[in-house]
Amino acid sequence: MGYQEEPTKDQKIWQVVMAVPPGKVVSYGQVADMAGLGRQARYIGRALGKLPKGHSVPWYRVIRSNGQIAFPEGSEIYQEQVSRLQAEGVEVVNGRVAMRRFRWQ
DNA sequence: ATCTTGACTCAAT
DNA sequence: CATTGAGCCAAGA
Repeated sequence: MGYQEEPTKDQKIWQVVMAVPPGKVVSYGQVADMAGLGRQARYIGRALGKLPKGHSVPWYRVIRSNGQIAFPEGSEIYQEQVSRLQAEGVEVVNGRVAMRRFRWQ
């Protein structure tokens, strides 16, 4: 079997997302950057979609660069993201997060 | 192998 | 504010 001592792209992404503190949010693009993936913002969403069942990755703290939730408004997943964010004190108005984004630094 | 999609982003219009 | 186009690239069909 092939060794894979180094974390895979997905694992790096999850690790980066786990480093986002409660009450703060980051954009897909920022996560891509932090994980060393450059402009592969679209890969982030794909990786988060692969999260295993019992994970503890705060996927809901990842939003679009313009502050919007990346799911269709009204969908179940959308609602879950909004309520999880609000539970941490993040203000969400009209599908958009009205709070300063978390910065790596 | 080709074509389409998509939890994206940015600049230009 | 909305639309468009280009850049990016892994999954699916």
